[in-house]
Amino acid sequence: MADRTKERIIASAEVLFARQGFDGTSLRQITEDAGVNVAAVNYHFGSKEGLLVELLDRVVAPINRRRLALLDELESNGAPDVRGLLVAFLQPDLEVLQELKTRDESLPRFVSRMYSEGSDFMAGVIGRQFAETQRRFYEAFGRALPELDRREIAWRLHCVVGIVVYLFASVEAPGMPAMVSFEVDIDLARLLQVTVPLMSGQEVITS
Amino acid sequence: MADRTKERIIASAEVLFARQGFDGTSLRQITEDAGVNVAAVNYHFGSKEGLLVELLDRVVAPINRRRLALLDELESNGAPDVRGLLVAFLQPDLEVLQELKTRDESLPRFVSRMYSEGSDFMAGVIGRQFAETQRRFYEAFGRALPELDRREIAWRLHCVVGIVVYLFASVEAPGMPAMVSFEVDIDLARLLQVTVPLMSGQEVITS
DNA sequence: GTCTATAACGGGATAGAC
DNA sequence: GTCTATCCCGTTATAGAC
Repeated sequence: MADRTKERIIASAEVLFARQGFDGTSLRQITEDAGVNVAAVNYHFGSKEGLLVELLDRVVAPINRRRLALLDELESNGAPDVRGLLVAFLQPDLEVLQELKTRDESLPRFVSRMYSEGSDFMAGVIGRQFAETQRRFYEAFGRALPELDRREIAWRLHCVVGIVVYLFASVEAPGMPAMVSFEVDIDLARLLQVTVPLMSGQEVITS
Repeated sequence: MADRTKERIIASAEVLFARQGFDGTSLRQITEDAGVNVAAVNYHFGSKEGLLVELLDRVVAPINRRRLALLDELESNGAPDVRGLLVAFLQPDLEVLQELKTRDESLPRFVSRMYSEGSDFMAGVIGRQFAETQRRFYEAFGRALPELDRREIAWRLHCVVGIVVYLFASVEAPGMPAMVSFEVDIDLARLLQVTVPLMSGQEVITS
């Protein structure tokens, strides 16, 4: 029963959070649904927020593993260009979040809303999982865009992340009016159409 | 004492939310600070969240008024280009959020984190305030970029909003590690450098 | 070590008296 | 409009079963 309890809690929380939101879901609902004691969440995760952090950690980790795998593959075939790097960076996001839909329709939306919330605990999740990815992609983009310094690269990639996070967060859900559609708008080709010019653009500053 | 109570509550909440966050601030703290009864928030705003919505509504409204004023001015001098439209769209954000800093250092960061959270109540705030702005800017961008249809314009502008919101949300605060700095990174010239290519870019789709 | 049962406390929300 | 009493929930702590 050691791992079973944790897994049952995570599985129940995933579905309930996706459908009712974090605040809209009580620990009593989760533990009842998982068939465990009320205090089990606090024992295994420290707090309700601790449960959320571990849940999100498990989502974010595979995205960055996949990013690094694609980057390795790309670099083994010579110096990648901006477009190739953006594919390696963005594709895992689309894949993993698409896959989450098989568990619950609203899960991708919930995850990226948590991501975009920018709360302190989320900064921790991102920091733990993103550090290595960040370093590798900064270097690769630096080689593909030698006219930009590392700080500018970091800043532009930050903008790219902002776009993706915001798109997923504002995606439509059952019974929810939204501005973008999952299938139509969050599509790799469309994302590249805006992010390639964004990363490599050379707008002249004329204030 | 009719309106005074509301105003006192708003003023206290603004500072306390900025410093301790929404969840980190109790109604008892707010009402004590404002010198009113515990139940006053629920009477005047319906809920703690209702208080937050009215607070944010008051921030977002001036941004869109200013956007429309700048657009009017621009269009009175002939058909504006992409760069000019982006200035009219982005400048009010920077101005208003910069101004919020005079009330409390952390207030701009708090406001845009709420904005980027994408919760249902925030969608309401944005919908109420943004409808007219949206219509006017879609049309203006449509004239400046005749090769793009309205749907594509809407989508690209959505990406621009995503960038700004994410940048403000991840801005540094006292005692907070962050990825971007308010003064250095959220600067109109830098924003234009990425958003002009984003809006007008013509990356060819070659899947 | 893992888990359950239970009690106690602070916080948000509501109803009703005034 | 204001205030009190009350309810439910999240959290923490404790004691003890397995």
